[in-house]
Amino acid sequence: MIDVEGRVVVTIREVAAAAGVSIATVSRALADPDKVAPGSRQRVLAAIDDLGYIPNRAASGLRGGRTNTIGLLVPDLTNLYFSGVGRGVAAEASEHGISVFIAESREDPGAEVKLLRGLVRQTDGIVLCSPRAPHEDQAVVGAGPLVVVNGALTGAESIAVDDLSGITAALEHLFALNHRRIGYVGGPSSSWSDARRREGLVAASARFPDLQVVSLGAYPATVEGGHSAAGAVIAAEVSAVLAFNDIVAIGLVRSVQRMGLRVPNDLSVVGFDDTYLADLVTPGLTSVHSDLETLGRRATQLLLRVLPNGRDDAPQAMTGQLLPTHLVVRDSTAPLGVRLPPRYGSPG
Amino acid sequence: MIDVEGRVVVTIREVAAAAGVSIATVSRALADPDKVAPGSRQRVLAAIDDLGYIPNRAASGLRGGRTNTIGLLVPDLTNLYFSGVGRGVAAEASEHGISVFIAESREDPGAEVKLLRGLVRQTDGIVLCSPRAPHEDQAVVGAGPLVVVNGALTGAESIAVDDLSGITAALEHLFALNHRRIGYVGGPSSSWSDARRREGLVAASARFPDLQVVSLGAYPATVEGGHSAAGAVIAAEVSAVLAFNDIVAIGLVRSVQRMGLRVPNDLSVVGFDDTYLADLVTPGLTSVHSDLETLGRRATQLLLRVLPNGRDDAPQAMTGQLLPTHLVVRDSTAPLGVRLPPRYGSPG
DNA sequence: ATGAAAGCGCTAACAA
DNA sequence: TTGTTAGCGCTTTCAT
Repeated sequence: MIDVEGRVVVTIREVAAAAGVSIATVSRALADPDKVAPGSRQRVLAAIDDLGYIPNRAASGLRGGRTNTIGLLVPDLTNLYFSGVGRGVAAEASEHGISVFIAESREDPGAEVKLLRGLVRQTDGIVLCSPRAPHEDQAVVGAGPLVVVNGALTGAESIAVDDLSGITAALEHLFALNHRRIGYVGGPSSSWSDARRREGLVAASARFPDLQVVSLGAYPATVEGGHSAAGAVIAAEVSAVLAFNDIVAIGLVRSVQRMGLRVPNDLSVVGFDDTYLADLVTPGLTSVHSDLETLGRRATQLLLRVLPNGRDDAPQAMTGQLLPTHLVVRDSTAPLGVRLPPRYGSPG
Repeated sequence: MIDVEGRVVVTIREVAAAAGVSIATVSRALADPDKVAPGSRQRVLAAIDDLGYIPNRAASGLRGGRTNTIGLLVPDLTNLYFSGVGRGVAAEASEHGISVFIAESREDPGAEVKLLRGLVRQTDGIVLCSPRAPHEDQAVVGAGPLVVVNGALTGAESIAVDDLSGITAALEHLFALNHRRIGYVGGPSSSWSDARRREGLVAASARFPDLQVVSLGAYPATVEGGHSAAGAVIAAEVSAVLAFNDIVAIGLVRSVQRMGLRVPNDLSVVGFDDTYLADLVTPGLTSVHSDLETLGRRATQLLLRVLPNGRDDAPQAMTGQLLPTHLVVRDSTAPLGVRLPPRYGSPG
């Protein structure tokens, strides 16, 4: 066969002809080798190898209403959190012969809705990572298998990192270092993880009566977000800060350093996610570790479990899975010691 | 229509029935609105909106031998270079109604070959980013449109960043700062960009007779690679170093700092790519800037140009496109022999 | 301007 | 164990 551009395209028909069998036998030899005679199988495989035949997956799925493709929708490809998850999704899918469509909303809820809508009919299921939009549209959410990472949508499976225990560990660490007034530099207000962490903050406050936790607002999950937060952090007169993620934490550290504070001497800082950035900066950033690749893999497993053949292996309620976290202590946190009168008000 | 899982699937047939036209008219109303009467068009669009119909792209392409999908193959999703390119590819493709399959080789040439092979039949074309394998397999390379980013393959278009001018600018900068013995910490030996940069090194050596350029070997494009290079850098007794990319540069800086050197006072360091990492570390890293998103967009444009309808708009030889670079000077480079005030205290 | 009908590459009954 | 034959959802001639 010759395609539009003049290239040779080997289809199942060519293979069948070369092997001297019908196309059904070729199909079977690939999908269910035990169902064809060893001899035929041999000749089919030889022909495939010979002609360099590669099945067209889109066509394969057509009949069964499958696409053998899943979609992955993330807010920001250049955010290491999402590339970590993406790596897991890609790896797991690849091992199951599934292709992955990638889509990036750029943190734009409107784009997110459009992209999700575009993905739904082209895939067997979707991994929706850290949604920034409500997604009430049942024509989309109810339309196909959907796994939400770091979020919750009625009618969709979900999986997340255990933010609550993560922030608790971070607070306990700071508490043990004698910090009693701690700030939280929040992320995007639409972030589900951010909401979970604020819950953790409240819970911890209840457990440690003499601990003051100060919410310092919502900031973009970027270096600039960290910069913007510096003023509020200093004004709040806290001795330690939890930041929404590593990148915000690092932006914050740079800014307060420029303002004359030393980290960790004057301010302890804890990040989230423990991406490789935490180990890249000076001082190294204490951070709450999450296994992002596993998160991506689990999300994909959750999705694949619903796909293949009928609903034999009951789609058991796995909703609400949580992945453990642990705190990695580096150099950005230190005990609250004897300190000179705060230089807080005087930048420079 | 009801699919395997019991979900409602709206096909072109439902729309046709609802609008009281044939499926051909629905198809036309979408693909070529001028070819249907305004009245029909109205009713079709209303029905589509009403039923929430979304066309199945895989099926659409089937007839014409297209998939409306391109593939993107990168060595490492968590490398900001590739996520930058990926963002450009995703954006450009999305604007053309094209989906993107993502694949990650994890720097493994074997996996790269397999993934490329898997991609070729499922897509209309492929963006192959920074290949680490030779790819002589004509059944793959010749089989479909292929654009190589930072590489060259016979039978494929290619596009790259102008590494040569980039490294030249970096060298001139260091030369102007009176550095006369400069080291180059190379990247993966299979990297095409690395080869281009070494060419630039040789060319510059010819231009500046009193300049010594020392090649310090090949290292993985990771933080660890930078760490490993530290010993060689110090042993080479150079006053300045060019690193394969930002991440290697940063790893190197951390290591030499631990060994007691100050950057830039004792050693000037220049990175490549100017990812946001360069602005994240202390001291800020001088780096050769590339516009990664544009690189991804251009690559995709190159690919799309070959796809749509016959070869009307001649696939003119656009091979060998080069994107400009420019040097962004930060704090990791300083004049040789000038005593700088320790602006950035490394607690060492 | 529109409909009928023939596929696209492949899978999945159904026969043989 | 095999081949034959319907389609999957859609595009695209070819008639009308």
